[in-house]
Amino acid sequence: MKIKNNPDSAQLIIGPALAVDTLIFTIREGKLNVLLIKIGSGPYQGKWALPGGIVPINETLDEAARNILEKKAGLKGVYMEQLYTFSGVARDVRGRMVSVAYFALVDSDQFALKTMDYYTDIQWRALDHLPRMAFDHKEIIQYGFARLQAKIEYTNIAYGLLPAEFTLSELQAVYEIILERALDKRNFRKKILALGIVQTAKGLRRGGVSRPAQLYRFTQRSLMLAQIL
Amino acid sequence: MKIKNNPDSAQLIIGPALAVDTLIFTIREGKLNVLLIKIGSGPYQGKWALPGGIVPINETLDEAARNILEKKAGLKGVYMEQLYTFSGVARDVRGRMVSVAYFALVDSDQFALKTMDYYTDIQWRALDHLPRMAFDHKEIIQYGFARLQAKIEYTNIAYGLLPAEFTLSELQAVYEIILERALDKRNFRKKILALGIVQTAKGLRRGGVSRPAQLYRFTQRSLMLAQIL
DNA sequence: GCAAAAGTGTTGAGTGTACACCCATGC
DNA sequence: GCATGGGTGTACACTCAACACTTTTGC
Repeated sequence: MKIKNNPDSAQLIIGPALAVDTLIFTIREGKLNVLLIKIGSGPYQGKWALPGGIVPINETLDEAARNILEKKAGLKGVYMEQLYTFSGVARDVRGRMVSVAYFALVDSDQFALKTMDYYTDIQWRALDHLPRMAFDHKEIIQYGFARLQAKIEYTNIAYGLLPAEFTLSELQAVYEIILERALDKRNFRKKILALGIVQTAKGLRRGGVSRPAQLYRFTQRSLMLAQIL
Repeated sequence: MKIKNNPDSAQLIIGPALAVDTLIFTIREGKLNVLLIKIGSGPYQGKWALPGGIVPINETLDEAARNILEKKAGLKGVYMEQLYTFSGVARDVRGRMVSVAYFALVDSDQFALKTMDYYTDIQWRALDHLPRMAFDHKEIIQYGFARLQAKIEYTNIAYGLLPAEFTLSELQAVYEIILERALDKRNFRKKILALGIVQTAKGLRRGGVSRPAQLYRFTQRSLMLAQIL
C-alpha cells in the first residue's frame, strides 16, 4: 500500500487507514452513469472500482476528494459533497481501511475521459449495467443513488448534471432518469418556473427536426433548497 | 495520545488518526439538551466536549460508536446514526485527527448519568446554554441539530426521545421544542393519527390537576419514513 | 404536408391551515 | 367551583394531478 507522507506533520498511528472514494454521476444517452476505473495491480487487479486514494496527512477530506476528482478523473469545479463513511472490517483484503465516500455530479459533455497512469482503464458505466466491483463499492453506489434521488426532489442539485444552458425538456429528462418515472410536462414546467430556480437565457436550441426550444439557466449554480416534487 | 492496539491486525499507518464522537440529544425540562463530558487531562483539560474515542483497529465505526455510548455514557439500545465526518486539519492540537460524528437520541428519564473514570464531569446541557467547547464540537452540535430538525419532519425519529408510552401532547411538545415553533394541536393530532405511526396504548396518564390523557405508543420503534410536517 | 418535439390552461380532488369550545380531573 | 391541560370539527385556501391540442421547425 502506497501512502503519502508529509514529514512535517507525520505521526505514527496504529489504527484503520483512511481513504476517500469518489462516486461520480453523469447522464449519458438517457441513462445515469458512474465513473469507474480498472485497478492495475495488487490483489484487486482487473477489478472495477470507484476512483479513490489514501488521505494525505495534511489535507482535509474535501481537499483529498477534490484532488482525486482532478488528478484521477480530470474533473475540476464540479458539484461535490460528502456522502457517508464506510468502515466494514473486511472491506479491503489488504488491511483495515475506512473510506469516506464523496459524491459528485458532472455534465459528461464537458469532460473528455482520459486514462491516467494509475489505472489500466477508465469508463462511464450505466447504473443498470455495472460490472463486478472491488471492495464495497457497489454498496456505495446504491447509497449515493438513494441520496441523489432524495436530493433532486428538494434542491436544485440537478444543475450539476447540466451545462450552463439547457431546455426545460432536458431538465425534465434529468428528473425522469433519476427518479425512474415519467413526469407530466405541463405540471413540471409550471412548478420549476414558479419556484424561480431557472431563468430564460438568450437563444434557442435548434436540435434538428422539430420546433426550437427556449434555453434556460439556473438562477444559482450552488445548492439551494426548493421543494420541486 | 493513547491508542488502542490489537496486535493481531495491527498495521502501521502514517496518516490521520481516526476517532468517533457521539452527539447525544435528549429533552429535559422542555429544552433540547446534549450530553457533554469534561476532559480530565492533556491540553484540553477542563474543557467540555462530546463523548468520543479512537476507533479500535478491529471495530467498525458503528461498533465503536455503540461502545462509546455504552461505556462512556452508560447508554444502551438507543437510536443512533452516522452524522458526518469532520476533518479540519487543525481540529485537534495534539495531531492530525479525523472524527466521524454519530448522533443519538435518548429518553433522559430512562438513564441516570454517572460520571465515569475517564472524565471529571458529565452533564446534560441545554443547546441554548452551551459552554465553550474543545475541538470543533460546537460545529458538530449545530450540524446534528440541523439533521434532527430536518429528520423529525419526515420520519418517526421522535420515538428515540420518548418512552414506550406517551401522550399526544408530549409528542407534540417534542416537535415544538425541536422545530422551535408552536404547532396547532388539532392539526397535529389529525396528521399523526392519519399517518398511523402511533396507536393507542392501554391506560391513561393522570398527571395531576387536569383531565387524564390517552397513552399512545409508536407502531414501529425503528426508523420509518412519514411526512409529518 | 408530415413527423417531431415545444409549448400552453383548466378543472376537480385532496391537503393544509386557521380557529373556539366543552370535558375530566385535582384541589 | 375553578384552574389545568385533554380532546374534538369545520370552512376556506391552496396545491397537486390529470388531461389534449396548437406551434414551429426540418426534411
